Amino acid sequence: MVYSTTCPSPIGLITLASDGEKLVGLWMEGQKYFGDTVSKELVEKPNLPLFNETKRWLDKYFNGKNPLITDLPLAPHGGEFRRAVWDILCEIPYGEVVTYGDIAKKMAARMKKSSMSSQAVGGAVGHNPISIIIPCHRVVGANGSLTGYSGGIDKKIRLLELEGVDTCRLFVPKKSTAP
Amino acid sequence: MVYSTTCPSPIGLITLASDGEKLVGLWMEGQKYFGDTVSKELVEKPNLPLFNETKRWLDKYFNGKNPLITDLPLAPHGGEFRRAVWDILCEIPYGEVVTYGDIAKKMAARMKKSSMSSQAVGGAVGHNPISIIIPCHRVVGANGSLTGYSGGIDKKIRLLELEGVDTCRLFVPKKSTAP
DNA sequence: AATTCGATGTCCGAAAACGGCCAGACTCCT
DNA sequence: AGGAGTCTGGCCGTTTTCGGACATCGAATT
Repeated sequence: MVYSTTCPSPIGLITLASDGEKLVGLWMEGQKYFGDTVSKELVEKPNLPLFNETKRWLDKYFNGKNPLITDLPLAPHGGEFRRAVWDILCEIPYGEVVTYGDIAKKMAARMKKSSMSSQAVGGAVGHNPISIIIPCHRVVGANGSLTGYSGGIDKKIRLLELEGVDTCRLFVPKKSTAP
Repeated sequence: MVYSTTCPSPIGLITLASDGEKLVGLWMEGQKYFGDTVSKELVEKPNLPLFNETKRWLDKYFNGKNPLITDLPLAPHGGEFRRAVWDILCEIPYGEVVTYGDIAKKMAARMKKSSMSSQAVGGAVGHNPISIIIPCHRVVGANGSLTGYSGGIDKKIRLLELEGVDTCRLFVPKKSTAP
């Protein structure tokens, strides 16, 4: 059984999902892979304490504060590799960006391999089931391209600007599907 | 984490495995599919209370008694279908034998389907992770053939004789690999 | 800047191969 | 005639294998 609720935000309606104890999903309206990682159906349950906690967390975030990731119990579902990547995402400091290649290097070290494909990392980052809180929006291409965002590139830009990131070196690739 | 220990028996060394609460495996020496269903590595932990319970159970069994299956907490890992088959195995009374086809019929009824392949049942029976206690040795071919046993056909015969089964209608198939 | 190109690792779905079977038809012996 | 072995084709859940897709990267080209 997976519980869910929704709440409004400056970047559109947000859906939260929980197994009753931990947060398993956070998606925005029209997001790619919406609900992918929770096979079961979502059932509304707006009064779950964890949901209120999470909403307070988001409130702070959208007001320009930097709430701690560790304040919320997260349980993203996914393979071992993807979870390891998501762990690394959580270590990116507020207001900074890293590249897919950077993460690939860290993964290589963590897995005691000489190298690791950045593309594999891309897949993992893209399938992050808990957007915003697990800050996949802080990952960009090696050349400064914003490449993509499951929620839409426009949202990625707004989140980065909200965090005060210097966006002058970043750019939206031509083939972006941003409206 | 999966704990394990070994103990001697009239049919050779036996290995027990548990998740700490329930029994997840019981294999004999040289058994096919040994440890298949527990992906993790086994770590020795001989003093687990459940192991002692199980050993007492086996002691009774090898002394010609009929200890209750329900006295031990079992948690065999496997797909839904296989677990259903294993459930049915547990209902075969001590000292009796049934055929793969019989089980297939019961499965068909339980799954509300008109028929069920005996071969699929064969696969499930063969992969029983808790030998002896879940009595897969009480299953024979429709014509009385002993077909096979992951632990070796010779062991299957000894178990059936121990239970006082009338083996005069049973026979070892020609291609049996029993030494 | 935007394309091309080739090499990269993981995940997912589809397809194929594999059994501790079984019934029926077929031999080859009394 | 009849019994015991052998072969064949169908059976269906699991496991394995395989082929794409993908939020990449760097160098070379337009």
